[in-house]
Amino acid sequence: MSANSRLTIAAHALAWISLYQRQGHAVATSEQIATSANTNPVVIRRLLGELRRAGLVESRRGVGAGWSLARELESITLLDVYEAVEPGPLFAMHRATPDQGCVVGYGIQPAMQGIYEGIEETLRRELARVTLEDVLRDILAAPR
Amino acid sequence: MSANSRLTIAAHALAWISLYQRQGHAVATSEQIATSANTNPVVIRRLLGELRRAGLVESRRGVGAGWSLARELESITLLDVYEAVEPGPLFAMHRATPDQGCVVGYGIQPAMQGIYEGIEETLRRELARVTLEDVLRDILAAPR
DNA sequence: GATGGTCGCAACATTTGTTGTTACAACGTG
DNA sequence: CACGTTGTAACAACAAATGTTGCGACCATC
Repeated sequence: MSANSRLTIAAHALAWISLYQRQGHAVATSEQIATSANTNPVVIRRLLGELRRAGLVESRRGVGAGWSLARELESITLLDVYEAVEPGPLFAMHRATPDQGCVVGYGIQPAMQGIYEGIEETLRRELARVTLEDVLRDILAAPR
Repeated sequence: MSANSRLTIAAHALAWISLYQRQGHAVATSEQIATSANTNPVVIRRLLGELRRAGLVESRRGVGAGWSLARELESITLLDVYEAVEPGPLFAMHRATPDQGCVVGYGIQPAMQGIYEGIEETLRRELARVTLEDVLRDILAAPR
């Protein structure tokens, strides 16, 4: 499975912005967030851009520009972030179409599709149960 | 997320072997399975090798060699296959360690780890509810 | 014991997706 | 206008899955 850290980094960015705002700042820059996440500012801008399209954050340009939350942290769930940031389905079908002349090759894709849909629905329900406020609380609860 | 078809192909192989055995044959070759799945025999041998290590199938060598089921299809769940075939966790952490001097950078990994573990446990429970017998039934139920 | 078909496995190529980097235009505050 | 930041494209680097080739190991059959 492709090691995919997009959800982790996106959650990191949201928590960081929120904490920074609670300290009285209006906006956070991609530079600051990238330093905390130990990555490149462009990576952060790309991810936050997707979150903006999903209506989770806002950005301002010009001098003194940066990112701010568009919604309360409590109202944002991991599912919101996941859907904004993860493109495809969890499990993939065959790369090349299986032999349609074979009973198994013919029936396998609809069969697995149905099964996978149910499983992904459960995953989504689970992700929807965790808010970013929960995440931030867990972050702050880490033992020093 | 990296489009990952290992679980799909492994389920395909198991269903194919079982159906072939039900038609009176003792063993199935990687060549035959590869033709049905439209892939390379070595890919099938690699996957089935992992299933053999997990005790789900057996292989015989020499002339007239091939693969057979080590357990009833009803007793094999998608979780068995998933664990045999998928190496890593579903979600990854940061590629580079985040800034440990930052509150968020310090607490994010334990926080997400805990959350992810719960979610993966749910996923496993869901996978365990589906047997390969269910999969084969769905395959045969595909409308002609 | 020779033959031939199949697995086991290593090595490498190909493909796909993510992440990192550089560069620069667009923007808007001061 | 000057400056700092976003927006985005283009490309490099990296990683993982998949595909391919080659060949030794094995063993039923003759």
